[in-house]
Formats: sequence, structure tokens, C-alpha cells
Amino acid sequence: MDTMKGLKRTHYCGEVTGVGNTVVVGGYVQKIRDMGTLIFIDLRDRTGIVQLAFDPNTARDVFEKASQCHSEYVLMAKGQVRERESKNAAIATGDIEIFVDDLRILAKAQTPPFEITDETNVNEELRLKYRYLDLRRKPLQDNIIMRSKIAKVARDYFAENGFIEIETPMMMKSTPEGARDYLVPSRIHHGKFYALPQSPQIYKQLLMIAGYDRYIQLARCFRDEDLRADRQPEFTQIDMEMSFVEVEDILEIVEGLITTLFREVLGKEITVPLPRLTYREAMERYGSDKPDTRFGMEIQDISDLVKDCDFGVFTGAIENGGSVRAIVAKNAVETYTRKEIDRLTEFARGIGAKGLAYVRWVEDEPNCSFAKFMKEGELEAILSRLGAEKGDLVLIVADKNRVTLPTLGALRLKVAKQLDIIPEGFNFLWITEFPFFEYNDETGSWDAMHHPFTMPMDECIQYLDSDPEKVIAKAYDLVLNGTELSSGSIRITDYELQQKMFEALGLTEEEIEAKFGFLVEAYKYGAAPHGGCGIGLDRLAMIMCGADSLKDVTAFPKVQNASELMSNAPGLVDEKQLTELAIAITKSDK
RNA sequence: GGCCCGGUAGUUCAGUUGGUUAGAACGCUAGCCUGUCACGCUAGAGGUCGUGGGUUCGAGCCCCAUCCGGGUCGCCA
Repeated sequence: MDTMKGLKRTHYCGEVTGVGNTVVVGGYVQKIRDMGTLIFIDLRDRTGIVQLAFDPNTARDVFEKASQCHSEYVLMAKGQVRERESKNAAIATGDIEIFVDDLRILAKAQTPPFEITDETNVNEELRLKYRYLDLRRKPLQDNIIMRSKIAKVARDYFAENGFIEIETPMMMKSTPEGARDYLVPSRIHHGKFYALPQSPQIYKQLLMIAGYDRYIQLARCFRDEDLRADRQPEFTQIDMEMSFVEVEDILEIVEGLITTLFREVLGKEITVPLPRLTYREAMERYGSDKPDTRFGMEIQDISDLVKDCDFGVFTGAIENGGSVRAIVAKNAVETYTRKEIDRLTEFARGIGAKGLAYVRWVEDEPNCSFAKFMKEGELEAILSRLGAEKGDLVLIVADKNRVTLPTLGALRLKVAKQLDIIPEGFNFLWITEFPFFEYNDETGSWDAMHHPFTMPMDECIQYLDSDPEKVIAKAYDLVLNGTELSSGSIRITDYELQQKMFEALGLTEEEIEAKFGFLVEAYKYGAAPHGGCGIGLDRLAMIMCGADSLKDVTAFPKVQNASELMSNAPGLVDEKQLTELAIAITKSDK
């Protein structure tokens, strides 16, 4: 093994230029082409690839060393840049090569379990086990580098706008109203636990009380819930809070961040102000509070057309206060055979619908699952209202609105993906006027839709006790291509109102005192009106990188069961550690 | 916790109705080759068919259980 002695890197591999110059590069062996008495090595670093050339006639010993190299060896090479005899248009440095006169093998390498190539279809499980090798791949390096750039631009943007970056504790008190907390046992206080923050929410509100009127933090957050492609148990938020503001001020700052990020990182112009939809409108048109508006296929209400028909499913839903609604998938009858529609029906049932009615307009006579219940002209009226034509598939759900809308919303998304009709692009959307409370079917009580520190609209406060469903919150979500990017609100700054809010959510006096007493107390000392939001950095990076999963923009992600395949976290700990913490394991997996 | 999909050389996959010695490509090893860049040519090594059990004369293939991974619903104030 060699040392670097006497050599200092002058260029990154992908940036070598200047025929005639002597350069020093370092990197990993991507590929060796050994012609017998002529060797070429492609050397790779995070900027790209450069070709090293070796000829035994001019440098025998260097050539011998090159012949001992293998894939992924770590090399440093000094030599003269010269023009290639034939160019390679596929790489940036394809016109030149380095004729090496000093080669150092800094590290040998085992043959990796998979090839380090840009394109790969290697099983993700294996790649995660050898994450440090997967991270050598250019697409992943590009993503990680872009994420770094996003974070940098965001920090700069907030700094320029007078925000102060403040770190809040990673070990805090557990307030398990929302997601499950990750707990950290205390050695000094046996039987007591810290919790890792689900968000710095309470601390940043306290910072507003403390007078740091513009706060920003790239905050790590933790939620002990099941994973998804767009959900990791630990993630990063661009967390911000501002004082002396109303909703509009916050939206404006966030819009400024978005335009700056897209301009500086992707070179794309985003038009502001961003479009807005009220929660109610989003639900009625898209069946989701985070609609993907890159395509249409909006939900339409046909209740009035079927209220007198002979189909009990339709009329029953309407009589129970629900509705009959539909989406139209254009030119979809070839994709959706009877069998495929059955699968959609299963899918709809999984969401909560009792069934799925459809019209599959394949020939001149539309094939309709409920035709025999239709009176003269009724089906025609429905198809005409919906704008359906030959070749289209109409999907209809009849139920309470709380079932029809989300079901059609999910179907809309699924069908659009299957038909592959979602265009590229970045469609931002503010969702505003969220309801304050959400009815919980299981407990029969009202839960806070956002967190309990959210301010109701001024004119709604009167309904807090009498008509909770009428209360609208000063809350707003930012949605990008159907992904919730950010969630924020104006906060309650009046301690009496806060107290009332906790009570409306069913907390007893004692619970309020034990969990949030210090916060309520703090507001007694005066706070300017304030609000803010947390923007999901990981999700933003995922979409800006064009990735489908947070794993592609997270250096060391966790898998579905929240374990980490490389280190095998979480792991067992010593009996001694448990004793010190006064913890006994009563049950464990084998 | 529910549902769906997957697990066969290092990797990606094929493997017919259950039938002899489980194949291919890439990678790897060795040899040859002076302008390659998906280098080429020759030879070779490499398998607990995720694991356990069952059915059978016989299981990669059928059945049961289980483990691992992916997606999703619940969950994520």
C-alpha cells in the first residue's frame, strides 16, 4: 500500500482540463481496460470520471502497478493531461486523458457485492446493507449534494430576511397527544423519560414569547410511527416562526423561500402568489387535503340527477345526508377491463366505500353496472353532465361525504398513475381554512386537526363549545404535487383561550397542568401574535431531485420496520446499562 | 395489526405438467491482446433454490408455518 507523500490533489476527476498540464487526481477505480501492453483506468470521484492511461514503454513500474489494480481501489495519480486519440462524448472529460507517471494505491478494495454504476436494478435491501457503497453511486451523490444546496440556500434566505437560527432541545418532555414519541430513559431520574421532539413546536413558541421575533432551525424531528415511501421516523424540518404577523405574512415569506430555492437550485421560476384552495374546496374537487393538481379528473356531484332513480344505493346515500359523486377517466376502457375494475372496487372497499358503480363506455352502448335501475334518460343525463364520451370510464361512489370524497380522491390518484397521465412539473398549492376539529369515529369525540395551539378564525371562537364542526383554524398547508410539504398556523397567544382549547379537546385541568402548564404560564407574561410553519426538507429534496422515496435523499435511511439495515439499529443493550437505568424488559422479540 | 407483491450463483433473472448433473447475462479469477472507453478472445471458479416442516417414489416448482424486504390501509395532534 502506498502513501500520498509528495502528492497533493490538484483537480477533481470530472474537472480535469488543460492539455499539457501536470495534474494530480484521486478517486476510485470505476473500470479497467487492460489491452495487454496498454492499460486504461477510469477513475471516479463525486464530480465524474477521468481516464488514466498507462504505457509500459515509457513507465514500466507505473504500468506494472496499474496492472495490479481492481475495481474500487482507491488511487492517486499524477500525470500530464493529453488529448485522446479518439474522443468519448459520453463523459465530460472525454476529450482528454492523464498519462500517468506516478501512481499510488492508497487502498485496496474487496469486490463489492454489487457494481457501482449510475443505473442499477439491484435489490434495495442489499444496497441499504452496504449503504456506504450505494452512496458511491452518482445519482445518490447528486441527490445528497442537491439536498445540501437546498439547506444552504434556505439558511441564507432566512438569514437575509432577519431570521435567527436557534437550536432547541433534542431531549424534551413527552407530550404524547399526537404521534408516538421516541423515549429516552433517564439514568439520574429512574422511571422518568425524555422524549425526542416530534417537532420544536413548543420551544419555538416560547422563543416568540422571549422576543426572538424571527426564528429558523433546520430541526431533526422524530415520530415513532410506521414508515412510508414519503415518511421516515426521523426527518428534518425547515422550522420557522415569526412574531407580529398574520397568515398572509407567513405565506409571503414561504413563497419567497420557494421561489428562491427553485431559482437557485433548479434554475426554475415559480410564479407567486401560489394558488390557494380552501380545505372544503380541495375535498370537494379532489377528495384530498393534499391534492395533486398536475392533472384534472376532478370529482363531480351527480346527486341531483339520481335522487329519484330506482337504485337504492344512490337514493339511500342521499337520504342519509350523503352524496353520489363521480370521476371520469378519459380513454381508459382499454386499461380497465372488467377484471381491473374489480380490483379498483377492492381498492375502494379498502378505503371504506361499500362498493363502486361504473360506466364503461366501450361500444356504442355504455356498459353500466347499474343500468337496470335507471329510468329513461337518467344515464344519458349523468354522462352528459360528466362530459363522458365513448372510450371513457366513469367511477361512481355513493355514501356519506366523509366516505365518497376520500374514496374518489384515492381512486383519482390511482387511476391517473395507472394510466400514466400525470405530467412532469411542480404544482404548488396552499390549502387554507382547515376545520379546527376532526371527528373521531372510534372515540366519538372531537380531535384537533392541527395541533392544539392553533388559533381559530376570530369569528369562529363563539362556536367552540356549541358547534365545534363550524370552527375554522388559522392554519395552512403547502402542497406540492400531492405531497404535504409544510404545515403551519397562527398560534393562540391568549392563555385563557388556550385553556379553553385544551378543555374543548377533552383534557382535564390536571392533564393540562401536567403536560402544558409551563406553556400556559408562559403566555401569561405576554406574547406578540405569532405563527409559523415547518417545511419538510426531506420531502422537498425528494421532489426537487425527482425521486420517489425519501430513501433516495437520506444518507442513512431506515426501512419499513424502522430498523437500519447497515448497523442493525435498534439493537440490544447490556444488562448493565438496563440496570443503571432501572429498566426491566418484560417482553421481547426473539 | 390488516391487505398486496417479492426472495433461485456475487448481481439481475430464466427454470415447461413435480422427473437425470438447476441455466443465461453481467461480475469475479487466470491467460492472450498497443488506443480502449459496454474493449475483444480463451478457459475457469462460483448454488443450503430465504428458513423450518409436510405431501410425494421424487419438490426450486404443491401445502402449512416462519423470517426478511417493498408498497399500502390503519396510524402520522
